[in-house]
Parts: sequence; structure tokens; C-alpha cells
Amino acid sequence: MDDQARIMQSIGGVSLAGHSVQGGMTLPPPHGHDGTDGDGRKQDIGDILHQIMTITDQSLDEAQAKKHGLNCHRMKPALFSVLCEIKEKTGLSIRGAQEEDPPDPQLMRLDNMLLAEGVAGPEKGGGSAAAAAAAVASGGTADNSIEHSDYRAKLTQIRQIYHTELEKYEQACNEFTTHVMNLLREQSRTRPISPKEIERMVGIIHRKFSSIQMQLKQSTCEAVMILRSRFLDARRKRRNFSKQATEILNEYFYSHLSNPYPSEEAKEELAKKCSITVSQVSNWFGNKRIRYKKNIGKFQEEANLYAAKTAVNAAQAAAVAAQNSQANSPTTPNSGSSGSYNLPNSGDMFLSMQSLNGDSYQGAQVGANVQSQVDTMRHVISQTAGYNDALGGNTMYISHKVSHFRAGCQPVPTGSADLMPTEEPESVHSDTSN
DNA sequence: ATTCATGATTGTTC
DNA sequence: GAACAATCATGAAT
Repeated sequence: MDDQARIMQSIGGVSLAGHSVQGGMTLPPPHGHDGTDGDGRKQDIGDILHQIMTITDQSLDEAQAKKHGLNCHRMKPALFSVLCEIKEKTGLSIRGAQEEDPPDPQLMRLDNMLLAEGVAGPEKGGGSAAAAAAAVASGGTADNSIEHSDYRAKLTQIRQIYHTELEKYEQACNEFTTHVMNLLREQSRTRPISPKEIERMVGIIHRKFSSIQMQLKQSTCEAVMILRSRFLDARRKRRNFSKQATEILNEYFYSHLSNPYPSEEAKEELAKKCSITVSQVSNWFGNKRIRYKKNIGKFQEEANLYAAKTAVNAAQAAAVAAQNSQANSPTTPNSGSSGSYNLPNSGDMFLSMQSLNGDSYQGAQVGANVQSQVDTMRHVISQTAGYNDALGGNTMYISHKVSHFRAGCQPVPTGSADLMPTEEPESVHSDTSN
């Protein structure tokens, strides 16, 4: 402390040796000691420096009082000028001017992630991109809407916490910055602080706070990741399809028992009807085929049930179609109104024909008139008759795919049955036990 | 608690 | 890449 005071004293002594200083200011004449030598000045300088050096050791009130005293000290402008000069000479004021930090890649990564997860950025209808993506990944159906909303609720919670904390940090940062700026401005009266320096200090504060923010972002990301992984793990959580959906799928399956391989369009149609995804339809058919094949006997009752149901539906459809054929002009296409096609299950039957008999489907499509519908329905009825015939066994149309399916289905292949032409519906009584 | 049913996943085959 | 086969994991019934 004494050393410092001495140094300062000597600096003061040198600088104050009569030459003009910053701002064209000249030293004021020594108060009441006109004509005295440098000893009096030195005394003053020594005194003022001593006060400055010891100010930090004092209590706040004492320091405050001393500060006021220093501000009013007659030597203060001179000392200020000297300090400015020294600072300029030593280049202290320029230091740190180069600090324009490039964007932190880590921070950018976190920001991007939070944005992608829907935590940062604008609120998207209470949900998030991630929630939607996860919903799609897990089927995105009404069946898992519970988990979906659960996930969304938790994500919203995280989002809220994140934003609250972020706001808090920002507020704290601003408050602290303002405080420091005020302090520096205040101090700039007694020691030389350029606006640039204040700016630099603000930058330092912001960097400090942004590092805290980064920690917040990091932990938020972790929380989202944990939530996400938990949610995705729950994908395996099986929810049974609705009874209606199972009904629709079973109807299609048993009415296409000969070739239970829905086309892509049929799958989409079924998916729409059942409010499930196409892949779920594929899964269902995959499971159904294999389970049916493994234990036909077990499914016999179910098959009979759906065969009967299909027959009734087809008959109904045919009746309505016949009625329509009488009511409508034969040349009037029933475009738009869907008519009998929209009858319960008639769509399945229609699709059935599409996959089983391209001709009849094409006919219906091209003709699109009532007569063709009636023909189609007749075809359907004949088909369903086949299913009814199969009450004691399994009716299957043969096709390249079907033969493969049947090979697995029927423990004792009937041999010649596999050679049956695909165009002709053929009832084959299975010799499997029922 | 156990068993069965069923949707989903995974590895393999064609 | 679709389908198969085996398996997992869960829901529902008992």
C-alpha cells in the first residue's frame, strides 16, 4: 500500500510538473499557497492518492462521504486528467476491443435443438413439432392420443419452465448491466472510463449470463431428450384397435381370404376407415395371415361369422343397386353420390373385386352405370355364396400369392387345386380339421 | 397371478 | 421392399 502510494505520488509528481493536460486543462493554482514550492502540491497529491487507495477499506458510508470529498477536491480535475493520460499511454482503454466473439457452435446446436423440439421459438398451437413427429412415429392415431397429449403436456411444462428461467436470467442480466453501467458512469467522474470500456464491461456481463443461459439450455435439452426417449419407449405400449376398426379389417380379411393381401390403395382405404395408419394395417394383416394360417380351426367361427355378414351386406347392396337401376335412368352415371358403393361394407366388396377380378372392377369403373353395379353385385353374391359354402372349410381363390398363402394354410394341399385358374372363383373345401 | 389375445418389432427370406 | 416367422410387450379376461 505504501509502495503504491509512493508510485502514484511519483507519477503525480511527474505529470503535474506544470504542463498542460487533457482537454486543454491546466493545473489550477495551488489553493492559498501561491508561490509555494512543489512540496505543498505533493502533499495534496499524496493526500488524495492515499484517500483513493484506502477508500476500499472503509465502510460504505465512510467511502461515500470520502468520495464526495474527493469529487470536490481541488486537485481532482488534475488527477483525473493525469489518469486519462496514463491510461491512454498504457493502452488500457483499447484493450478488449477485438472481442467480437463468434457464435458458439455448442450454443448454436442447443438453440437449433430447442427450436426443433418446439421448446424455443414461437408456440405452435400448444404443441410442438417434436410432439407431432413422435405422434407420427408411434402411429399418430386416436388410440395413442392419450400418450400424445401426455407428452405434449410435459413438453409444455418444460417449455414454460425454460421460458420463465430464461426471462429471469434476462431480467437479472439487464438489471445487473444497468447497475454496472450506472456504477461505471458514476465512477467515470473520478476515474477515466470511456464509453467503449463500459460497452466492453457490458459485453463481459452478457457473456457471463449467456454462459448461464447455455447451462439452462443444456439442461432443458436433456429434459426434452429424457421425455422423448420415454415417450418413444412407450411406442410398444399396445392399444387395441377399436372394435369397429377390427370389424372392418376382419371383414376385409375374410372376404379376401383367397388373397388376403390388400393393395396399397386398399390399405390406405382401410387405414382411413379404421383411423389407423397404413403400416398398422400392414401389421394387422401380417399378424392375421400368420395367425390364421397357424390355427385355421381357431378362426373358423370368426370366418363363418364374417362370411355370413359379408353375404348379407352384399345382398343388401345388390337389392339397393337393383332399386337404383329401376329408379335411375340407365344412362345416368351415379357419379358423386356414391350410391350403393357407400353402403356399409360394400366398399370392401368393391375392393375385393378389384384385387380378385380386375375385369369386374374395370367394368364398374369404366361403365360406372347401374347395370355394371348390378353385375358387380351379382359377382359379389356368387363370391359370398362361395364363402357360405365354405362354412365347413375354407374357400380360397388361387393366385400366385394365394398358392403361397395356402401352402402354409393347408397342411395337406389338395394338389390340383393349386393349378386352378385365377379368373374362376373356386370353392375348395379345406380338409383341415375344424 | 396367470393366461390369452393382440399390436408392434426384429431378423430372415424371397 | 414386402411378407413371413418369431418374439416382445401390453391389455383384458379369468
